[in-house]
Amino acid sequence: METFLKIISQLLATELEMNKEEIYCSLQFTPDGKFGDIAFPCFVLSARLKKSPSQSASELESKLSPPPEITEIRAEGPYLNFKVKPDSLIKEVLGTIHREQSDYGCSDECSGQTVVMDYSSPNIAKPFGIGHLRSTVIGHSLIRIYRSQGYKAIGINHIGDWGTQFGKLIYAFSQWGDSGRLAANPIGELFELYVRFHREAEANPELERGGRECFRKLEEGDQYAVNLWKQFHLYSTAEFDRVYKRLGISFDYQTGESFYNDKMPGVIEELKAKNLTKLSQDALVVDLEQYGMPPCLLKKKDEATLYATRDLAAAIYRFKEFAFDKLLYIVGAEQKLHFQQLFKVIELMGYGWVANCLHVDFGRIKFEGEEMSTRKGNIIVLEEVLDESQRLALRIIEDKNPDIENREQVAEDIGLGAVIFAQFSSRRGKNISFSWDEALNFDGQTGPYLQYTHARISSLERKYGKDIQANIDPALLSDQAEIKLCKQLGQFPLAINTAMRENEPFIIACYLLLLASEFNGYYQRVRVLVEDKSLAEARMFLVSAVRITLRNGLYLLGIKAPVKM
RNA sequence: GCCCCCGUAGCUCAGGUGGAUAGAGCAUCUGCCUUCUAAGCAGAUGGCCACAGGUUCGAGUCCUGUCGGGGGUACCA
Repeated sequence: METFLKIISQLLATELEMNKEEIYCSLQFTPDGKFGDIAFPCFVLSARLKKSPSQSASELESKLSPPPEITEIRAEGPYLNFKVKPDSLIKEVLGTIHREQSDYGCSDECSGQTVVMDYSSPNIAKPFGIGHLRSTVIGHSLIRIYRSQGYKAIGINHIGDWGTQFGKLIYAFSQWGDSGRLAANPIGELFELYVRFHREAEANPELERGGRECFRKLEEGDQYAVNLWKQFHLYSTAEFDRVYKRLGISFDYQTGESFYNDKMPGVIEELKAKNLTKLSQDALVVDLEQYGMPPCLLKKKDEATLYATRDLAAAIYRFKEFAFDKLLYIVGAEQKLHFQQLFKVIELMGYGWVANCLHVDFGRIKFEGEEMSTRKGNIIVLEEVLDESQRLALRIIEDKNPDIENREQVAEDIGLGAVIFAQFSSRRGKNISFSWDEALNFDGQTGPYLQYTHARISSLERKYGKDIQANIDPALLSDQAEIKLCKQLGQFPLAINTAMRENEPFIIACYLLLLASEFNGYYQRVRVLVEDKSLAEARMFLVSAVRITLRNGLYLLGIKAPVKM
C-alpha cells in the first residue's frame, strides 16, 4: 500500500512544489471506499494558494493526470480522492504478503536503534495476580512490535524484590512463620503472613516499626534477614517462571530492584556532589518544589532506601550498559508522579538522555467494580484465571470439534488467547473491569474470534491441498469485498507502525478485528473452493494472505494462532 | 485543598494532530448449518457524544466553568 502512497505523494509534490514527505504523511485512507481509496485533504493548501480547500481540490483534479496505477482522481468537497487500479492493488498487496510471509509487516526502519523496556515487574512473596497481567502482556507485545520495526529491544523484568514490604514479611515470619508450612506452600504461606501483618498492624502500630526495622537490617546485610529474603526470592521466581512459560514470555534480564543495591551509594554520592540533595525532616531528598512537585525521597530517616533511589540507580545503570535510544517503563498510571519526579532528578543530574525515557502508563484492573488489594487479601490469581479459561475452551472444543488432536494444548492456546486479548480491548489508559463473564467470553471482539478465523482459513488451505500460486489473474478478484480485503491487508504495516509510535498494541488488536470481520463477511457469501481451478487459485491467494496477516498480528500481541480449533 | 486522567447506545469500548452520514462487540429480538468449522454471518432495536458557555466556515474532538467517577499528593511500590 505504501507503494501507492508514494506514487501519489510524488505526483502531488511535483505539481504543488511541496515537500514529498509532508504530503505522504497527510494522505489518508478514505472512510468507506465510496470516495476512492486514498484521500488528500486540501485544507493545508488554503493558506498557501489563498483558495478554499474545495476549490484547490477541484483545480488539482483538472490539472493532474493519473499515473498507470491510479484509475481516477476526483475532487469531493475539500478532499482530492484517488482510486487505485484494482489489478495493481491486488498484485502489490497480495504479492508482498506471500513473498514476505511471517515477515509481512516487518520493517528495518528503526534498525540500529535500541529500546529498553521495563515491564511485568511482579512482587516476590505474592501470587502473580491479574493486576500484573497488563504490564506483562503490553510489554511483551511492545517488545515484539519494536523488534518487527528493526529495533533491538531489551526486555527487563524489574522484579519487586526489595523494599520495606520485605522487612514486614521478615518480621511477620519471625513472629508467626513456620519453615515447614513455608516449604509446603511457599506463596500461600507468604501471602497469608503479608495479609495477617497488615490486618494486625491496624490495631498495633508497633508492627510497622518492626517491619521497617527488619528492612533496615536487610539492607545492612543481617544474616537472618538475608537468608529469609533469599528463600522468599527463590520460591517466588520459581512460581513466576511457571506463569511466564505458560504465557510464552521470556526476558533478556530478570534484574529486580535488589540488583541495584550496590549501585545506589554511588548515585547518592553523585547527587550530593552535584549539590542536588538536602536533609528534610531527617530524610535525604531532592527538593523539587520549584517544579511543582513533592520532594524525591532518596533515604528515609533510618537510612533505608526507597524505590525512587533504586529506579534512579537502575536508569543510570541501563544507560551505561545499553546506551539505549529509548527507555520505556510499562507501569500503571498511579505511578505517574513518581516517574515525573524520577525524570526530573535525572534531568537535574545533567543527563540529556532522560528525554528518551517514557512512562507508558495504563489503567487499573478492577474486579467487578471492587478495588483489589493485595494487603487485604482479595486478589485474583492469574493462574486460576488461565485454568478456568482453558477449562471453558476445552468444554467448547469437546462440544464442537471432539475429534481434534491434542485438544488440551489447543484449549490452552484459546484460553490464553481470550485472556491476553482482553487486555488489548481498549486503549491502555482506560481502567479495565475484570469480570469472569467478560474474561471468558469467546464471542464477538475476542481473541478466540481471531483464532477461529485463522483456523477456518487454515482448514481451507488443507482442503485445497496445493501450493498457493502467485501468478493469479487479478481480474478474477473483482468482488467489492475482495478489493476491500486487499486494501485492509495493505494497511497492516501502517497499523504496526502506529502501534509502535503510540506504544499501543490495542491499535493492532483493532486492526485484526476489522480484518477478521471483513473476511468472515466475505467467506459467508463467497465460496472459495470452487470448480473453476483458476478462480479457486485466485481466491486462495487472497484468503491465505488474510491468514498470514492474522497470524503475524496475533504474534505481535503474544497470542498463538492454532490451525484447528 | 492542590495536581492528573476519565464521562459517547442498557453494558464494555472505538472514533490518529478539529473535517466527508457518530461506529463496533455484548445483551435483547428476527432470520441463516444436505455445500469450505454457526467460537460464524445477515438484519432489527438502541445516541440532546455528562451539562453550560466560548473559539471557527466547521467541535464527540480545542478553551473556560459546573456536576459526576477514578488516581496521586515525603519516608509503600
